[in-house]
Amino acid sequence: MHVEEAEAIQERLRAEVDLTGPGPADPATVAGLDVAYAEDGARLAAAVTVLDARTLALVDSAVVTGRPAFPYVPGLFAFRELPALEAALDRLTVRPEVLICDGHGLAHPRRFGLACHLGVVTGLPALGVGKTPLVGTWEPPAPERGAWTDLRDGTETVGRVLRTQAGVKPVFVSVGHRIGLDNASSLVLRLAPRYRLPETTRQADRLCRDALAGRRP
DNA sequence: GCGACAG
DNA sequence: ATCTTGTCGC
Repeated sequence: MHVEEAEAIQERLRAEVDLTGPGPADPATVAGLDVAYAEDGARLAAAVTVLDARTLALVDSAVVTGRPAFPYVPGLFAFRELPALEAALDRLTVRPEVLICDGHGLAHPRRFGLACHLGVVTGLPALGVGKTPLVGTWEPPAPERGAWTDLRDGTETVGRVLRTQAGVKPVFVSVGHRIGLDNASSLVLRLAPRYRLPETTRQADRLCRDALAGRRP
């Protein structure tokens, strides 16, 4: 796989992204996906955790270890983690209603970030939560929890800069597939009652780190 | 041409 | 992503 092919795949698959309708406003189950890398970068662990959206209780999870499928290239990040994340998703026994991805969706140079890609290949509603920006400009949201501003790239709104905790650096929420920005944002806020990142992401992060360290749950 | 650049 | 030293706070 080369950069040119990867970009061509993105250009082709982005036509499959469904941006119609508000999508799920009150899903019963939500999945968090994350990947951890070994120090030398030769090995990785991908984890998916499924939580009850109301109680945030863990209802299912899966982890797989493997190798990065592509070098890290900004804009082609999905090609690095997608195979392992799909393998982890295949191991779930329950099908989550929304995927919460660690990275961006539409807030991407070609409007096809990891969240869009995962949404298209799984057919599931998906959204992205990035910790740092990839594209776009924004004004800092007010300091209180729940405050937000538009993330814009040129004339388009590609996401939202959302303050999930008062006085803490905001996160970058963008739509991936089959969910609108309003529902995506309110869902992320609900999933982050105490920390900056949604519980889905936090639990997946812990799970893949533990798996990499060779720990047995 | 020079930076910037999800994880 | 991961490493990295100390620091502030519950």
